[in-house]
Amino acid sequence: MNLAEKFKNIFEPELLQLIESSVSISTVREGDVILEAGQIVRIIPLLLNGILKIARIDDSGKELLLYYVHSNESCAMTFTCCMQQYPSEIRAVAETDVEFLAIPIGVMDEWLSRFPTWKSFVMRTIRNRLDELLDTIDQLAFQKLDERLVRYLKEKSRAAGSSLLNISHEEIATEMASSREVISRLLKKLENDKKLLLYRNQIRLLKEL
Amino acid sequence: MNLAEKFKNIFEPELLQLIESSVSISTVREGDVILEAGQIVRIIPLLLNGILKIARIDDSGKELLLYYVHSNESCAMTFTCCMQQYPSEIRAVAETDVEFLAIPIGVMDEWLSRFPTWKSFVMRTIRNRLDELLDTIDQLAFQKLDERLVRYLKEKSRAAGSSLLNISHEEIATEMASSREVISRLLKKLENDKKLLLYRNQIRLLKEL
DNA sequence: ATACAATTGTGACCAAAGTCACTGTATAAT
DNA sequence: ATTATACAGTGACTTTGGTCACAATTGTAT
Repeated sequence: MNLAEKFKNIFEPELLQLIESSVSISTVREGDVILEAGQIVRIIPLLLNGILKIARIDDSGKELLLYYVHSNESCAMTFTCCMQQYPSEIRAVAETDVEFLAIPIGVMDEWLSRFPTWKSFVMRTIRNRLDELLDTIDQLAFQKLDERLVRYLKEKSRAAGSSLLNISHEEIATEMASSREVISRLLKKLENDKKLLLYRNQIRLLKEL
Repeated sequence: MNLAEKFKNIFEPELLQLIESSVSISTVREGDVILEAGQIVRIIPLLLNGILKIARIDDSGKELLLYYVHSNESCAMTFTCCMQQYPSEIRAVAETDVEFLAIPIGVMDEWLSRFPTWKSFVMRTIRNRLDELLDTIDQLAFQKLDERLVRYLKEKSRAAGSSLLNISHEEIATEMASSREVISRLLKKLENDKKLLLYRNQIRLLKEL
């Protein structure tokens, strides 16, 4: 699908043309790091396909999954970071192979005033990401690990578009800032409750979850 | 101090004039709720003086302090909420008596395109609040309660502009989504370590904290 | 087929935090 | 001055989650 087709309901024609003529398409492989914590943000990624994983990294290197960026979406952090050339507070990793438009940060400011559809897109994106961060805060503050795990699995399944997840307990523990043994135990409990099936490096979510 | 004086370094003259001629000043008392969770956002508060407390409320009514809004600042949530007339996800309470400009949400969109200084102000505000939310997430995910408590006390002191805090253990527990007994014990430990002094409804922070 | 590495399962133990129950203690109300 | 009330202190216990140690299992490489 071409660009104009893909974004015709999101951006006005003039902006679409400008994007097509001036913005380059980048491709990265699954596992590639798009943006490392502490780096200066140089481009705004606008996803054509694939999934980006956005995570927080603490001083000791521990990780916490924040949210996924899907096709036709972008990342709120980069919007606001780039306006003031601030370093990023997060890490962006390709969860699958990803194709994206690398919008140079310089045009951001001008487009915001010039194109109402860009302005709407930016504000909508920020709002959605803010909501997701609040949701993450809710979970950390008010929910227990077993509930967080269930949500994590459902979210992962939604992102992957499949009820079969290719992931190890260790990876889950890392993304949830927990420990492998605890995750293994909680997963085993969910399996006993007939909510899912466990395999090596794979988890099948059942409808009861 | 008049408006023009207060914001002359933030907003351009034309915008300042528009604000002065069209925006009403509201006053609320300490403890008043400006915005309840679930309510539709009708105005953007731009603080003239005083402090607003922004907190998350979970389904069971439990609270978690997110951040404070100080003089000359505004709240990122309302910016993005108002663009789409979404209900708020948070509660805003006056921590002190507060005077603020109640900017009608209708002008937000137009000003964003029309006034570069407004656009900068909005983006800067959003960025700062995003950072604070990430910080909150860090603390919840990676820090223990005693470290969180120290930060909470320092932040409260900064907001109040005093090393003497007028607050009960119960209130602290509520704002940190913890329990009174645990907070009392941690405070007692800090007192034993000569980091602070405890009184009824008051805490004196010492320089060693 | 055998050896190796990565993954998962589990028991025992520990630390952090929440809960329950009850005792003091300071302040406010009468 | 006496009572009532909100606040603070504390021991005992429970739950949750993290850590350690090691066994069992599965998949991969030679």
